[in-house]
Amino acid sequence: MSRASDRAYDHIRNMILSGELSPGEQIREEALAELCGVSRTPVRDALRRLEAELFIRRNESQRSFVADWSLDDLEEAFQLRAMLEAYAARRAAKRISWDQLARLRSHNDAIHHAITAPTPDIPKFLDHNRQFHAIVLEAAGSGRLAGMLAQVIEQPVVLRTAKQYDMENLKRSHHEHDELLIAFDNRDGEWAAAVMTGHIRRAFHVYAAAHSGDADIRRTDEAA
Amino acid sequence: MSRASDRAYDHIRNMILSGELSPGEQIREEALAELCGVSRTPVRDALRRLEAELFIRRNESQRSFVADWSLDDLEEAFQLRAMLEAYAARRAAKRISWDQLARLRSHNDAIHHAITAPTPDIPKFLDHNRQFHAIVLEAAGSGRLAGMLAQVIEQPVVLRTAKQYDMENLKRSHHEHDELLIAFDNRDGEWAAAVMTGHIRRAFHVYAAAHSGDADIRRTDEAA
DNA sequence: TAGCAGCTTATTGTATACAAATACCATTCG
DNA sequence: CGAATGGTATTTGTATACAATAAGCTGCTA
Repeated sequence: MSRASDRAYDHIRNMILSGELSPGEQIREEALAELCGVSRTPVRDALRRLEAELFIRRNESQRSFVADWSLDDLEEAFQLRAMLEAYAARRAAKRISWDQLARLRSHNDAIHHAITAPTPDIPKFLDHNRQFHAIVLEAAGSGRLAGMLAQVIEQPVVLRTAKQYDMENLKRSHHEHDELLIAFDNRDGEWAAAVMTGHIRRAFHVYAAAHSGDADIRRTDEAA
Repeated sequence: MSRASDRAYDHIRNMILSGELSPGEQIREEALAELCGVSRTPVRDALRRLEAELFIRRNESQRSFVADWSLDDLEEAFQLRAMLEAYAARRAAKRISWDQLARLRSHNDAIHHAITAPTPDIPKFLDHNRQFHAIVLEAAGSGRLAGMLAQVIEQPVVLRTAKQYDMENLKRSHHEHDELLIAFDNRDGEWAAAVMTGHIRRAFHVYAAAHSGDADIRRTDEAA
């Protein structure tokens, strides 16, 4: 899309992801226009896009708010994601090219290096992990599916969860990718789907455990 | 949303569904603005929405075209729809209220009357069928899921397929709804999901059969 | 005649002014 | 004191003019 409306989109999206705009906070077109250095017109464009991607919700009288996600919303997103990514893996197993397989291997190797380094490089892990899943989606060859997955993956809350991984889970993640590659090698869609389902569901429970830990700490603080 | 942009949205959507705008045809904002009797601003809003709903696609230089759907696209849409509606049915089985169950029964009774009348009332069937599925979705209680399903159901091609049903399939459809109700009565999510999967997949094959018939006719015509 | 340069036209993108709708607040009435 | 009512401020919606960009054409050149 065009320059100004792209800038507005990126700017607002980053403000949401960074927490500069808080969940539930009302946002006004004119204020955003000033922050982005453009007029309201491209801001409105950007807001429409962000609304479609569920970063923003609008109330009955068209006022915009930063979306806030409940725990139920989060579990729902993970369930949908598990289902959709499993479906993607099933399709990918039948369609993946040699080149795509090689790229998957390359990214998973990079993940291995990132997490076995003396100081684990989490941003590098996240980046290669993202690209790994993007290639599976590319191999699935369904634009509609890709669009739907974007909706459940690119959510603020889901994005933040990746940082909850500890070393044990980073290794497990790498291993699951490896198993997925073997399933792909054997063109076994059901196996690939099963591996992917477990992969995503474990990610959810990692987050859920981390979150309940937070709750415990909070309760402890209150008790102290 | 607002009056003018709603009018533009409905108008353009209807033009696409009615075939007044042909698949693949380029559409220009100004021309649509005149047709809808509004300025380009609300038309642009409407186009953004229709693009998100895959009624319209845009090329690399932002020109808009009426989306055209290949057979592969259609099968892909049906597969996704089957998966998502099965998921909706599974969730609904655990959450559905007595009131919602009663409404489902009522709509399925209306379907029964529509198809057993001396002259089957297909529009009535389609309307109650739509409401039946809407209630299942409502019972599933997932806004995100609802949004995704809208994307794969409200497509021009998919909408037209419903009219391919013959009497035999209308009766089967009614019977499957009935079975779904029993699964709901028993709060059996897996059963509900299985029934719904079959329900949607049969819809696809009804369409596919009708379409291959068309192809045969076309080939016969060419041969003649 | 194929292909390219530059101009012309068509189309979309952006800014701005104004209109419409909604929320907010104060005031009044029961 | 609470609820309803009205007016004012705030926010979004729409129209329009203009800017930027892409497409298409014309005529030139090899």
